[in-house]
Amino acid sequence: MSVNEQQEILYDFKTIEQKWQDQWLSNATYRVSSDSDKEKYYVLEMFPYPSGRIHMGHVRNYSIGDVVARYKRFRGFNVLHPMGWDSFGLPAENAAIKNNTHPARWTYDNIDYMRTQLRQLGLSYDWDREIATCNPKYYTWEQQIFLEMYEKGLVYQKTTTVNWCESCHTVLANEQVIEGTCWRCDELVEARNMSGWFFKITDYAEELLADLDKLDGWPAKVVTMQRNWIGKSTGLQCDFQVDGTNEKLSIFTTRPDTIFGVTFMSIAAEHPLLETLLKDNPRKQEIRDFTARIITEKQQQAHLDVTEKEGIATGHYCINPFNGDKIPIFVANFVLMAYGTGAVMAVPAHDQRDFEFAQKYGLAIQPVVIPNETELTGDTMEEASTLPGILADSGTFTGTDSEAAKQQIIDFAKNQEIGDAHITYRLRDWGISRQRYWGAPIPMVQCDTCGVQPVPVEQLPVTLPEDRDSQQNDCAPLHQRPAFYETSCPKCKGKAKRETDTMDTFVESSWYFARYTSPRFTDAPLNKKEASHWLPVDQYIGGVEHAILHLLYSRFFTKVLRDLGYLDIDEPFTNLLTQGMVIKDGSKMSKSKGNVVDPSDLITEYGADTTRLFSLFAAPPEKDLEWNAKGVEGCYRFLNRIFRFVQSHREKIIAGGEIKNDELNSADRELHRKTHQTIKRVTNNIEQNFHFNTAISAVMELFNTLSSLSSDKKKEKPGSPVICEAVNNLLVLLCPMVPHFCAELWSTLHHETTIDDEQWPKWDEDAAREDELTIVIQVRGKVRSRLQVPADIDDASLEAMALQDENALKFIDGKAIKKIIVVKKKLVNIVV
RNA sequence: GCGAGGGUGGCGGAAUUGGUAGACGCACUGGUCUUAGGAACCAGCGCCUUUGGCAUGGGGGUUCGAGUCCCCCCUCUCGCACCA
Repeated sequence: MSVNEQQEILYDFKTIEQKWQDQWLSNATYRVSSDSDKEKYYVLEMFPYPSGRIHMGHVRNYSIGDVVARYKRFRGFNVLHPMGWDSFGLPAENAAIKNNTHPARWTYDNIDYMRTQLRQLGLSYDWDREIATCNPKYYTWEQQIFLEMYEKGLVYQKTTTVNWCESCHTVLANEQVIEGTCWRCDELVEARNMSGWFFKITDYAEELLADLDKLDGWPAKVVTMQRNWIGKSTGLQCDFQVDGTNEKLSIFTTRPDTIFGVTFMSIAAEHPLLETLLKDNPRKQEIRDFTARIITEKQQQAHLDVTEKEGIATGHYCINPFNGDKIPIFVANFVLMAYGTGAVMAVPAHDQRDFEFAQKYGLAIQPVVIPNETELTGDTMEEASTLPGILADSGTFTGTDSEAAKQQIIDFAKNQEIGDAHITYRLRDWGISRQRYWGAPIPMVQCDTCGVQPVPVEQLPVTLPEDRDSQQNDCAPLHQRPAFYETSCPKCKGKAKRETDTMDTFVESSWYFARYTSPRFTDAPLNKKEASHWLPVDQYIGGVEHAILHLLYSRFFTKVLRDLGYLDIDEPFTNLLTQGMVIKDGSKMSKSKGNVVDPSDLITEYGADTTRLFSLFAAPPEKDLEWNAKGVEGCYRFLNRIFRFVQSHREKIIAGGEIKNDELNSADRELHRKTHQTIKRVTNNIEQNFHFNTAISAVMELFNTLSSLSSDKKKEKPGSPVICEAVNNLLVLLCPMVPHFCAELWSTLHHETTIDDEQWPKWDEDAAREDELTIVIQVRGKVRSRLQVPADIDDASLEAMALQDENALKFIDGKAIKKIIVVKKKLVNIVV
């Protein structure tokens, strides 16, 4: 290329991106209203915590969402695509203390900065719907929902053992404890007895479990994780009389069929019955020491592998109500107080834990379920047998099939009034009290005369104090601020104290997707009309780390809001895409590892379009994305090549013209075909599984064809009409991924329209069809030759051609032909 | 231990679901143009002992034909983890 020819217009992404971002913002291009004839589509990405700056994970998440939003708009949908800020939380408090500022100030500054960054990415949000959860205009409605839940009995206060993180100085929900450590700071979590507020998520356990079946648009992995988290078990709850006392010990078992094999009883160290058993117990101190030790150990080793079974005899016995056996009661380190009843009937023959325990302490092993064609004796067993079988030594149930016996034994227990069928869930109620400042205040009041009183709805919001009255810092917890907690009782008007805990930040994110449908509504948490128009979210996109926490809570809230009359849906998110992490040098990008790439640097160096393109091209969205700086340059080169091509072929593209099938030369045909094949591939890639990486590959192929056919070396170049068709389609196909770039090129070619007004292209099957095929000739299944044949060739002539093929003949080598297999449009296999 | 998902060139990743393995991109090699090239363009690029042979973690099987289906094993990632 000569120096003169290089004086073309350069791809000045900076100017282009700024121009279009300004235009989209000032025209509110992506503002939507429910008042439209078009079908609705709600696409949502998990909103960010305003930590300061966006990171590559955000770029990836929001690029994926933006492609979906823009694609659906091209397909004629009325697309709701909102963005907001999950803006309560501990980092704001820590940062505020460090910088001697107010958490609100820090948070809103971050929001302003990150909003600018998101706009620099050219994301097509309806910014009029932006919300920040730390704004009283948001959390006032959350407080109202809280009060309505309280009214309905879905909120209660209790003192119980909770997870305490000393480093974060607050209580955590069970879902926020990861392998015994805090989800946020990785500090070991300790058990504390504290009072707190709880949401009765267990009331919805059955529905949360059953409705998982409706979520066929969710990754199976997430559904399974939720199912396991809810952890439903069915079985028998049954009372065992404690010998020589009036006490009963209640147990839960999923194996009632093994009840005649019970040889001892294990209870948790925290079991309330233990106090009674220790009364006048000669070994009182020994047992106390033991339980104290294992409680501590349990806490410290929660994150470690299973520890060895250990226990101590209490010296007491209880009576098996089925056979009258007198069995010893042990305290055992593997029994959890939090699950079932905290007491386990031990059947060493049929439970591996009990088996190990029995072996260690020399307790009887009594097999009672004998699998077909086996013999079991307690002395010879090497491990517990968990297979079904026929009952032995089981009184009147002997000889019964174990599966059938389960129900018969439950029925028997019910008749004798010693037990009943029971369902146990692993899921426990959601503790939402946090002993922190930067959260939504819990709208309750404690009155010495009237007890706990809800704040009347008309007094909402209960706002966070913004003053510096605590002497210490701006974010001292509310219990240190008399000006906040000193109040009057809503009922008796007497002196009373406000609740000083704030709500878990996961409460805010459990319903924000619904608030987006009417973010400025001032009469209620939600405008029912808007909510029912837009919800459910058609496509939700975010990291898999929220598979349980946020997604479970949001499902719960959706059902609660439905039962409070605000929503008419059962499930919030029809389709869920869990995107992979962004990896560099083998591990997730993180400040502590020092392997972060700042998106702002990339935007400055290559532009937003290149940044978006690479994050979409490097891997399919659900997989982890390995960062590769050179790959970014490749994407940048690709855009530059297109840019230059459009500049140098501008006249031809603008001239356009009608495509007349019978006047196409071979280059025309090839390009025309490739264009339609590409439309088909890109559309299918997006529709089927959002595999933008292969969609982009397809467009690259189209451009490669376009550019090589148009180059000087070909005798026959494609004409203006097919080049115009190729370029126009290429720009629309690529527009969801690189919107500024495509909008700019489009406007330089077609001054009168904007690309946003275009329709998604349709492919023409006839145009996409190949008229010549390459047929593979195999001999004994090995590729020996290839043939160029007309697409409409019949099997017989194909077979004949194959048998005359020189290469094929060489390998047939005169041997007898056994069979010839012809696969249409693919291959001929000659079996000799 | 239980559950889920992976293992394909030097790298990221394709492969119409049983029919040309390695699309597209990166890296690399050679060339053209240049004062220069970290620009652009052209060509090559799985491995080997290259008329051919071997290749999709390893081993077996089904089939005319297997990355894809079946069995066994190895390995990696993620989730749950004494749940009675």
